[in-house]
Order: sequence, then C-alpha cells, then structure tokens
Amino acid sequence: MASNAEIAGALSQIAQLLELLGEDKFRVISHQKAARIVEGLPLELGQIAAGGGTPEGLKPARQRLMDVDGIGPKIADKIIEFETTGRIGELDELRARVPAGLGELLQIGGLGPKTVALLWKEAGVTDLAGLKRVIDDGSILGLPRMGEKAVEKLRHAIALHAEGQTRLRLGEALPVAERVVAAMREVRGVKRAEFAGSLRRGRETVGDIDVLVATTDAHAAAEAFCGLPGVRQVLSKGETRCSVRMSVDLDAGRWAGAGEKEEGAGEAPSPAASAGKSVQVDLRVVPEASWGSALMYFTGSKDHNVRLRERALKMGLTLNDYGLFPNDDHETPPQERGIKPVASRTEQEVFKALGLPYIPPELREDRGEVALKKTPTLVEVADIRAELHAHTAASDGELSIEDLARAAMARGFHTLAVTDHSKSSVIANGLSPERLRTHAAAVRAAGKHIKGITLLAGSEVDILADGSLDYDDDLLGTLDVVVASPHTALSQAPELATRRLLRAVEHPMVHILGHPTGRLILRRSGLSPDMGAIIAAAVEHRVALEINAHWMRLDLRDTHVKAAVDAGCLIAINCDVHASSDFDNLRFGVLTGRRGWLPPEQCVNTWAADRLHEWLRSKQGGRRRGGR
DNA sequence: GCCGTTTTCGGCCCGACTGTTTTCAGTCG
Repeated sequence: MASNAEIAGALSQIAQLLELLGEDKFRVISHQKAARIVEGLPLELGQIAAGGGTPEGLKPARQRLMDVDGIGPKIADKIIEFETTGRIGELDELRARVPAGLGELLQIGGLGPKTVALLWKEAGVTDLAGLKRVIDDGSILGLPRMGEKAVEKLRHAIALHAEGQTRLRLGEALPVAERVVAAMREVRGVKRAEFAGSLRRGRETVGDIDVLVATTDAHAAAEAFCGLPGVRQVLSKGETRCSVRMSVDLDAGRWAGAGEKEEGAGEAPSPAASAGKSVQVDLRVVPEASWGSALMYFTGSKDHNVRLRERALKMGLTLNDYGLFPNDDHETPPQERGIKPVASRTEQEVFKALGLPYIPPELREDRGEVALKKTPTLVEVADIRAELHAHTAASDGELSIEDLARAAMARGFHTLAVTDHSKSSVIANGLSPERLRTHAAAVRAAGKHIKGITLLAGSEVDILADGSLDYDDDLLGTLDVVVASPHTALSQAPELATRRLLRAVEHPMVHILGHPTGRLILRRSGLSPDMGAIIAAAVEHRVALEINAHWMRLDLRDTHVKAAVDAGCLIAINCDVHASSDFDNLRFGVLTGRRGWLPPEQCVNTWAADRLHEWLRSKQGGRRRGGR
C-alpha cells in the first residue's frame, strides 16, 4: 500500500515538474496543495484508493477520495493509479521531459522555477554541477537578471546547500527563538516581541524562525537584531524586514547524552550533531496597531491563511497583515489610504470579526479548525500531573529512585512510574527478571517513605520483533505499569510492524504503547504500521498511545494523535525521563498533543490520582497495586 | 486542477525585498 507520504511526494513532484515547464500556475498550486493535504491526513489514502477501509466501504474509492477537500476527480484518479500500478503515467511523462537534476537546484535558496527553467533552457544547465560550471566560467552573467550581485548570492546559497543545512527540530529552534525574543524586548522602543511561524504552531521541525516586533523605533530594532550575538550573516535588511543566519547553540543537542544509548548499536550518537548548525531568523517590524493581524498572518500556515482570507472576502472584507478591512477592490492596499480596519489589534479581535472563535496557534494548519464553533479546550503543560515513563540508574538513567521522585514532586506531579528497560535492551543495561523484582521492591520501599507522590513500579518492556514482550506474563503481572515499546527491528515491513504492535496492544497487561514508531526526527523514519488498526485496537483494549515528549522523538506524531483523538483513544504524554532536565521536554510533547487537538480528559497524565490508578489496576484484571 | 450561502465557469491571498528592468520580475513566506 502506498503511504500518504509517498502519494504526497508524487503529487509534489508533478507540481514541481509542471512549474519547471511553465505550465498553468493554478494547476501547479492545486498539486502542491493536494500534496500538503495528503501529507497531513490522518487516514491512509492508499487504503481508500485500494477500496479498503471500513466505514464507507460501499462508496466507490474515487468518490471517497474526492470527499477530501483539495482532491478533485483528476487527482483522485492519479492516486488510484498510483495505488494500483505503483506509478502515475503523467508523472513518468513529465520526468521524461525535464532533467532529473533540476529538482535539486530548486532547493537552493533564491532559486525558483523561473530561474531554474531559464538556466536550463538558455544555458543548458541540467544539474548542480552544470550550475557551478556556468558560474565559474562566467557565462551565467550573460543571462537576463543575472548580475554580479545575484551570482554572488547564488554562490553563497550553493555553499549553504552543500553544508546540508536542513530543518531544525523543535527543541533546537525554540531556545534560539526565545533568546532572540528576550533580547528584542530589551531594545529601545520595542513594545512587543514574539516569535511566530511554524515554531509558534509547534511543528516538529522548522525551516526558519520568524520574530515579530512592534516598536516606536524601527531603525534601532533592525540594528539591534542584525547585531545580536550568534548572527553569522545578514541576508537582507529593510525598513520592515531583516533576515539573518544565526548560529544554533551546541547545548541544544542534548540527545547525544542519555536516551541515545537505548537505540542499540549502529545508531551511533553524534555529540556534535548541532555543531556549526545555523538557522535563518527573520525579523518583521509591524505597527503596534496591527499586532494581532500581523501575528496571525505570520503564524498561520499558508493554507490556513488562504482559508481566512477567502472567508474575509466572502464577508465583504479583506485581510492582510495590517488588519481586517472593508473590501472596496481598490488597487492601493487599504492601510495606505488611511482606511480604518474593522479589527487588527489582537488576534482575538480579528478572529471575532471573522465570525470565528479564537483558534490556538497549534491548530492553524487548515485541518478543519476554520469550521470550529468554539475554541476547543486543549491539553496544557499545567494539566499534566503524572509521569509514566522514567528511567533510573538501574538501567540507563542518571537518577536514583529517590532523586527521580523528588524531581517529579518538584513538577507538582502526584504520580511517578519507574519504568526501567527490560532485559533485551542490553546496551541500556536492561533489567534481568531477577533484577526487576529487586528493583520493583526498591521502588515500593521508596514509595513508603517518600510522602506526597505515588511511586509506581513498572517497566519499559521491549516489544520484540515478533510482537512478544521481553518478560513473561507472571513477571509483568507483578508490575503497576507496563509501557511496551519497540527498540529494535525498526525497519521491518509495515505489515510486520502492524502485526507486531497489535500483538503488544492486545496484551492484557500493557498500559501504554511507548514511542510507537521508534522514529528519530530527521534521523530515521522508524516503523510505518497501519496506524488506523493500532488506534482501533488501543481503543478496544483501553491502551494509551504515548506521545514521547523528547523533541528527537515526538512519537506519536501530531497527525496520528489527531486520528487517535478522533477515535476516542487514550493518550499518554511522557518525558521518558533519563535525567532531571528531561522533565523540561514536557512542553514539546504537549505542543504535539495540542497539534493533534488533544483535550486534557483524553490524556491519562492529566487525570486525578484515583482515576489514573484505577485505570492502571483495571488493565490487570483487578489485581491490586502493591504486588504479590 | 479545484471549487461554489452571490458562480458548474471563471475565478483562484497578499505584501516585502532584491537586483537590475528605468517600472518590474522573481522569490519568499
């Protein structure tokens, strides 16, 4: 079965090739948009295209695909063709007409389809090597719009591309953004400063960082921004916008420490993974009176923003970053003609004027949020009262049971589950059955004398490649909490992965499916099981699917969380604590939950102690906590 | 190529910055 990612990849390739061929730009946009939608879709389109799936099984596949907003008859047919034959005729034809190397050129900053097509048609450039050649021999200067400065910028962009500059993970980007915002708030004249963009939406990776300021002294703001510590290069500097490349701190890459070891051999940690990394940071200077509309404009995804503007137009209004204005179809933008906006000062005000409830930033992805009637209640960091996945020095953590308990108490938690690794995780010093019994007894003993928090004895038990668990049922039955997680064989085929995880979810003693796919963001993709089947089984067996809060993992990912939430599945947000500072990762897990529309009541970590403990006990056929 | 509480045809979001073009095209978000 073709995955959504594969389908999205094919569609976006069609868009790219159409663009290079100078085809109708709206066809291009349609394919791009469809690709984005497919990628973010919680349901598996391949399954639908193949005529599968349950709820509307009798409806023709084509019709069901077309029910997805953004997919029409043509694209539906292409998806079906892709699913049934493994290829798309149109894509093959397009590929035959365009040199394969042009795709890479489009990834170079500042090079768009027009310029790449120009290079190809006028200078015979078909790949990166060809581009370097025409730059070196100077022939590129003979092309239209290619002067010395343009070529110099291009050189720079090629060098950056060669460094493999890629997206930053949420946990790497957020500290940079917070530092920039804090620094800008100290600048003379600055009234407000916030970061926006995909970072404010809490996406798992970001391509750049957008920072907004409202100030009485735009010049001072621009100067201060371009002179911030860590700025390597000023890319552009204008009255309302500046762009720089900024170094990313070494200490953002904590993954190299604890946590990595559990992955086993062959996944060598890279302590200097973040060394030399940089990120583009854009500063936007906006009028204070437009703060709300500007923040909205620079926070919403492209599709979300388009959706809002279309909505505005239907209401006889026009929306831009300066505000929501009456639409008079004048050529000059309303703000330049002194027209007073209907709303602009705060996001709340603008949403209200659009007839919408306030939409939290994490939801602004055009995944149905513009149809909301009221602001949904989403899980917050302050709601989290329990950590159900933590390691001590008995396996690969740093803390003793007591220190771990105190760290959890300091966060205001009522419950902490100690879940060290099981025996197969040899590199993580997994516990033999005998050690586990001793350890569980030690946890319970500690629980007796530490007041103010309930300590639970548990295990993060390996789900072996065939879906069996790493301890036998007698031993598992003595535990308060069983987190079952895959750690090895993470590249097995989807069908095998599905069967493997289903077996774990169906196991009567499993409470939580830990980091279900085992992916590491930007490093390895992990398992690709049929998530719909996993979710359905988890609902049936009252197993919680974990959002592992480490920013390297964020596993479940946001779109799967959404599917799980829609299905009524329980979710656990766990920090997978190995060191005291790992509790700080909670906010990344919460952001991911919010992106999946997760309400607090569906997240077991928010439950009151009694309710949480009752759920844990109920999974083991009424066995009472305290062991045998 | 998609879409429709003003449309099944004719639209499709909006603005800033850069470089080179003396009035704008291309790119980006």
